[in-house]
Amino acid sequence: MPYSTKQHQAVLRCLEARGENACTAAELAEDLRRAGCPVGLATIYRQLEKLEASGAVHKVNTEEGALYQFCGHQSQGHRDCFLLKCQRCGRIRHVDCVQLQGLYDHLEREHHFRIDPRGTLFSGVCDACAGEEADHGAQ
Amino acid sequence: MPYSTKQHQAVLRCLEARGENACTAAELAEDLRRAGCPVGLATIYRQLEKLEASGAVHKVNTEEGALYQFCGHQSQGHRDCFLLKCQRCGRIRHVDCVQLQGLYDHLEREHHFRIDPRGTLFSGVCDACAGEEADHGAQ
DNA sequence: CCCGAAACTGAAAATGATTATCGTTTTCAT
DNA sequence: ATGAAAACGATAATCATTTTCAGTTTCGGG
Repeated sequence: MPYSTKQHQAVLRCLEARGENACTAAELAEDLRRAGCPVGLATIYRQLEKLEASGAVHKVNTEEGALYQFCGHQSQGHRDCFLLKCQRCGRIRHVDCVQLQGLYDHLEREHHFRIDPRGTLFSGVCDACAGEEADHGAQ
Repeated sequence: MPYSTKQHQAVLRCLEARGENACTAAELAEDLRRAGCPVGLATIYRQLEKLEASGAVHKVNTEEGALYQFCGHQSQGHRDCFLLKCQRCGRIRHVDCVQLQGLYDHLEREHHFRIDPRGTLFSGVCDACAGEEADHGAQ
């Protein structure tokens, strides 16, 4: 059975503080070091693995490596929040929307596939970046 | 302007032959070697980059690296095909479903985010694996 | 047909994120 | 207080992907 360590708490606290602002393992290490509680990278990865398994954090795979973010004490059933990552600016947005639940239900009923909202990352272009694109002239 | 090379054609042909069966760059290299047309890994990556940019192939980021697959000569507007990856068996399924188009339209209209179906990978559990799980006893 | 610049190739080295190793330290039930 | 289980962290190892660089190929003029 797992032991409670100060590193575990520090990592969790740090992720919690970041809220929806997803970060990499390295950024987390930087945060912790600055907070006066340096934690080895290996340990951070180990903690992130556990936290993901426990459902406390989301892990999303991106081109440049994995991003992690606190997903709260929210219950298992929370299935109407999803992540949108802009291909241009790289920012990740959260959207809570019942419309999504409808799609998931449909997929489960009609296509026999149960979606795991954690781990699912929508890729696209956000408002701001779409605007910039238009400014420079459509291609 | 780009030159037409036999490596370029070989990579494209190989991806086309695989159809919906996505593969890694290394698997592609293996395929090509076996087909009697070995191509260096660096070149494969370079070709994949171009093919992705041109819209001829999808690239999806997974835990174990990127997967590529031919997405055909189909027009730009094709937005109702999406990819489901099973967390258990790793297989990637394609689903064509108008329900999805509805969600994308909603996201664009209400949440100002334009989804790029290429690059978006749904994570979940497929029918077969869900069944196996049940067999072993629910947890 | 021939030339040269631009584009492409592939072997090898570099990069960078993640994982494994391993000796040391911490936790906690007894 | 003890010791076995679990965790730590520095370092080395992996492994996918990129970069480098010295040749090779392509193709539009001449």
